[in-house]
Amino acid sequence: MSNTERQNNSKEIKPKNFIYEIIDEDLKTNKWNGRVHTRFPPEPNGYLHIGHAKSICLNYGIAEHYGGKFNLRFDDTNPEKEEQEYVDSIIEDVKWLGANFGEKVLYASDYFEQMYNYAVELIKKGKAYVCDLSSEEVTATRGTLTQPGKESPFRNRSVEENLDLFERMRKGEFPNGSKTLRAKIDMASPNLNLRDPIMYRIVHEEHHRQGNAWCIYPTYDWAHGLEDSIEGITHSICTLEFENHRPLYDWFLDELGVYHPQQIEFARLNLSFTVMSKRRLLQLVKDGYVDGWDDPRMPTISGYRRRGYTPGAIKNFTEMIGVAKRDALTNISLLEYAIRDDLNKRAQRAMAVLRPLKIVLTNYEGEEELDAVNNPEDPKAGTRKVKFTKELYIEQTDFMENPPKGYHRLIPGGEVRLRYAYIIKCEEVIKNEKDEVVELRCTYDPETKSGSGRSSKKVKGTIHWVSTKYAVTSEVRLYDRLFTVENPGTKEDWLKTINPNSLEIIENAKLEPLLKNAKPLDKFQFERMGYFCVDTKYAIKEKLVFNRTVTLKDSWVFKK
RNA sequence: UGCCGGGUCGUCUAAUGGCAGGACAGCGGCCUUUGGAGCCGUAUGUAGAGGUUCGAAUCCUCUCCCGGCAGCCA
Repeated sequence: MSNTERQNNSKEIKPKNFIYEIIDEDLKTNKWNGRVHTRFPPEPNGYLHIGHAKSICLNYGIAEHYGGKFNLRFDDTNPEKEEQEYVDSIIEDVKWLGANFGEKVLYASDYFEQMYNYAVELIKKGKAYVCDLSSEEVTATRGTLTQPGKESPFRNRSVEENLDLFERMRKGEFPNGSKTLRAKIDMASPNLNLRDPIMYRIVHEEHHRQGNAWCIYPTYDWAHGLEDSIEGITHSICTLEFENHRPLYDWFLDELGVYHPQQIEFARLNLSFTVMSKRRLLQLVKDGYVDGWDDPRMPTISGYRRRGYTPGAIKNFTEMIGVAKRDALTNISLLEYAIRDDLNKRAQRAMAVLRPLKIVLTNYEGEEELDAVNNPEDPKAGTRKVKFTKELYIEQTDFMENPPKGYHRLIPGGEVRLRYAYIIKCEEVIKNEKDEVVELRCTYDPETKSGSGRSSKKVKGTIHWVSTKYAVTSEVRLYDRLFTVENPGTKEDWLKTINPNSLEIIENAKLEPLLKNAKPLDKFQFERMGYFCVDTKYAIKEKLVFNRTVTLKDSWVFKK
């Protein structure tokens, strides 16, 4: 083996991140009998966002990489916040991302009976007790970061009494908040999570799957490790804020003496110019700042889908950003790179004029069909015909009466190439009474037909155009970042940093006829303008609506 | 100031005692019938101070900074 080969080889087997290293080591020591089993455990209390996508790609990617298993499990332990709508959307999003979760979706609520039995076991061991303290009293006796808490007066009830009370809790004999089941650990622990944490609370509320079968619900700390244990998860991967909960995760499983997965924490994704907490996203939706969870400006999976992102781009993005333990604020430009990179290779090209300016070719008569390339990155995509006529639309921004230095497009008396067509010269500028340019009179040079090879003429710029006669009219929605500051989530008055211009609706864009029959989510590159896809909500038979996924990278900068 | 965790180019992330590398974003150039794409080049980083060592981003000590934790949320 040569040196280069060895290097390439070692590159391939290099672990992707610290979690892969842990798993490699576990495999080496046969810690889990060669098994790798991960899971994604969302609470159905909101839609999934790009941060969840990171977790899904990480967990599913691990299962895929090691030939292991991956579960989708709803952590549905709080009926007050959870809804079936969220369950449905989450399943759709996970599937869309391409994560295969085996035969069926799993639910923590299916384990309620077993969790109850485990709780009874802990009571019998003298490790759990029913506490009559109110919520306020529990808070007051928990102590502070620097001071130990006080033990509950109900801490030393007999096993018999605890068993009786716990059973009656389940039967519904007590009102909300009147009693809890608590683990008996250590009220003086420097880790506040270990100060007799609540395992069950009384909530008389209908559960979206269990109906009224239960009125006591397990807390996250009690339930989560059990869910992992019951499913035989090997690596229970979660975000950093649960690091302080790991000792409790371990305590419950050890006291029960049951199968004990390993919890590993990584840093959640933060994206610049957006918010990522479900609470804030919910507020944006509820208060009408956006057009629902799937608004194309939202960092939700459904929002990105509607915006025109692809699962592949999101997956590549999550691989680009990596996985580590330090807090990070990832620049949105990485995500934009990922989608441009993907769409550049796959998107059908088309010409579309967003803000039309009419031009008349005074020396052109008749019409003809010109050849246009469908995708320069993919020769197999072939070519198409584009109708060329005497009257055309060009982009308003592709003409300037008083251009700055370095402007390559059309100017009075200047020449520019029409993409796939001829070089034209601007002979006359027609204005209205408000001194606005409303039309251009131009001449074309028949010797300069694209692909003819007859022209020796060179021009700096090439602009796109659409025949006025054959153009299709469409609404186009242009999106900008939802917030004006890099990290809005850290601010109390984050709502004040919303970008008032995050959505611009253009009602009268002129498109190449090819786009007339585009279906929802069909993706295109509008040449020189960006990537666009058909909207799923507002596009109807009579009216096309395109969403701008992302602009093309524009290297032309106005130089003063 | 209790406990836990973390500090590497502007950003994200590698290097596991042995040349601080990659990606994105910059910048410069080439090419181009998309000012797209592509190609080439380039600058910028180990929080600080000591110590161990032939050799330290990596190990030790101290300091500084950042994040998380006082829900019957997850």
